[in-house]
Amino acid sequence: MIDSNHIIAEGDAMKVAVKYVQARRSRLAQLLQQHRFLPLTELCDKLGVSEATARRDLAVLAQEHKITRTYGGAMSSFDQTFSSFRERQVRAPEAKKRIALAVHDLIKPNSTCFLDVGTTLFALADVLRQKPIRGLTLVTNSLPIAEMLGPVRGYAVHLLGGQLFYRQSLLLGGVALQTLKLWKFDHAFLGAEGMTAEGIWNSQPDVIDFQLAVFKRSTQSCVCLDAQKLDTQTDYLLVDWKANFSLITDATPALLEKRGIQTKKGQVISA
Amino acid sequence: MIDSNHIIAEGDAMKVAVKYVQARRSRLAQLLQQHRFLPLTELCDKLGVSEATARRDLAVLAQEHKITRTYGGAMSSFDQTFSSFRERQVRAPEAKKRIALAVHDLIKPNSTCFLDVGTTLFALADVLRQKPIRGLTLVTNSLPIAEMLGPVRGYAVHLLGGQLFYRQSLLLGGVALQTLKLWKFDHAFLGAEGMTAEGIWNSQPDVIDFQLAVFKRSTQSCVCLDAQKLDTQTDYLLVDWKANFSLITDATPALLEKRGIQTKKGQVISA
DNA sequence: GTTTTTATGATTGACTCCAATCATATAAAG
DNA sequence: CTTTATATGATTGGAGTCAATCATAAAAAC
Repeated sequence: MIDSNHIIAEGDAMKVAVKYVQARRSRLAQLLQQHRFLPLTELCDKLGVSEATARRDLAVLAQEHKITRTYGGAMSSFDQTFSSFRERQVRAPEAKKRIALAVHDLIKPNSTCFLDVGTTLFALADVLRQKPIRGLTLVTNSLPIAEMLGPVRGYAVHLLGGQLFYRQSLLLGGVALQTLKLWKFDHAFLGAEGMTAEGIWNSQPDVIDFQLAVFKRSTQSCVCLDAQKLDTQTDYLLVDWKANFSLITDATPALLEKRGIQTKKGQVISA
Repeated sequence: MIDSNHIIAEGDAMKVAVKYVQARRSRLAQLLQQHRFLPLTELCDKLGVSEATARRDLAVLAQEHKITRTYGGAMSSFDQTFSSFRERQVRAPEAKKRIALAVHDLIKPNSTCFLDVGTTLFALADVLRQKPIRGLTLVTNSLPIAEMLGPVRGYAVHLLGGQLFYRQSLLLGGVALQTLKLWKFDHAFLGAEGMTAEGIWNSQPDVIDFQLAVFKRSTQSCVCLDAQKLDTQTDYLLVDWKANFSLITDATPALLEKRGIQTKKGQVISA
C-alpha cells in the first residue's frame, strides 16, 4: 500500500495541503467505522503518520462527534455507525431527556408498554436501556427503538408487522393496524409534531390512523411533547384536549395556559 | 447503590462464592453493553472491586468473546450488541455471494419474495440492494435485511410482526406466524444449518415451525445453502428431499450425489 | 472439622500513553 | 516573490496501564 500523500520525504516534518488532511481524516473515520476500535499505534501505521498527527486528527474528529476517543485509541461513535441511531442528533435533547426520565417514573415493573416512533420516544428507549425496569413487555413500530431495547436483559421486545416507511425507520399500514389488535397496553407513549389550543397535531394521516388505533388499545395513553412543539400546527388534528390522554411535557402549566391550552385536572405531567 | 457482595470487610482480600463472581461478570458485560465503552477505573468503581479483579474478569469475558478488551478499559463486543454486524462476519463469503447472484437471476420484476434470516440471505439482500430488480415486494423477518433493503427505491419492504429473538436479529413467535398468513409469496428464500442425505436441518424448533409456514405460503420455496453445510446434521429435520422445494447451492451435483443426497430433477440450482 | 482450592487485594517494575513544547518545511496569503 | 500561517515529527516528563507475584481469607472439597 502506497500512501497518496508522503511519497517522498518520510520521517520529516512537512506541512501538507488541507485537502490531504481532510482526506486522511475522513479515511480515519472510515477505518474506525469498519474496525469499530483501533489502537493509536495501528492508526499511525495505517495512515502513515506520526503519533502526534494521529492524536491531533482524533482530537478534531472527536470534537465533531464523528468518533469517540478512548484511552490508547479511538472507536466509531455509535450514532455514526448506525443510520438508525442518528435519532440521537435531536433538537432540545435535554428537554427530551427530562421528559424521558419523567416517563420512566411512570412505568411499573412487569407492565406492557407501547412506544411510538420519534426522537422523544427514542430518548425514552435510551433511558429504558440505561435504567432497566424489571419484566417489561415493550411493543413498538420503530426499528431503532427495537434495536436499542432488544439486547436489554429482561425485556420482551415486540415489533409490529408492516411496511417500512418514512426514512425506513417505522412500520405502518394495514398490517401494523392488524397486529396492533393482538395487543392491550398498560401505557402507550406517543409522539407528535405540534400542540396548540385546539389539540395535538400531526402531518401524516396514516400516522394519525395508527396512533388513534393505539389510543384505543391502551389503559393510559401519554403524548410526549417538548416545549418546542408549542404553537406548531400541522395538517391534521390527532386529538383535542377533551380526549382521554395525558400530556408529558417540559412546558410549564403556566406556559400552557398562556397559550390557551385548557387541560383537565391531572392531564399534564410536568417533566 | 449497595453492593450485594462486599458489605463488610472492604479493602481486604477475601474469596467470594462463585455465584457472586458469575453475577458480577454478567453485570460487567451488561454495563459494557449499556455504555459501549468504559475505562478500567470506572469499572472498578461500579463493581466495587480492585483493579486486579476487574482485569481478571475482563480477561475471562474477553476470552469468551463477550466483550472486547481495549487498552485502559473494555467495550461491548459488537456482534453481541448488534445484530446486523454479525451477519457481515460470514464464513465462505464468496460462496454465499455466488449463491446470492444465482438467486438474483431467479427473481422476476414485480414479484413478491420472502427472505429468511441468516448470512446467506443477508448476502442476497446485499445483492438485491446493489442490483435492484424493478417493483419487488420483499417480506422478511430479519431486521438487518429490512434495514438494508428499506432505503432502496422501488422496493416495498415489509417486516413481519413478532418478538425479537436469538440475539435480537429476527422476529418469531405466534404473531409472526399470524402476520405470515396475510401473505402469498412467489418465491421464498430460506436458510438452514445443515444438509445430509436425510434432508435439511435446523436446530431451533420454532424456526422450523416458522419456515414450514413460509413453505406453505409460497409458490416456489428455495433453500439456500453453501457447500460448507454439507454433512452438518443438527437436532431437527426441516424437510426431506422428497418435499417440494429447490436447493440453491455452490456444491456440485456430483458432490451431492457422493454424499448420498438424492434430489429430484430440476430441484438443484447450481451457483 | 480439616484440608485444599481459589478469589481477592496489594505491590512492583516495565511498558505505554498523553499533553506540551519546539524546530522545520511547506502550503496559503499577500 | 515574500511573508505568514500551519501541519508535521521529535522529544520529554508525568501519569496511567499491565502482567506477575505474593499473602490472605473464605469457599469448596473431603
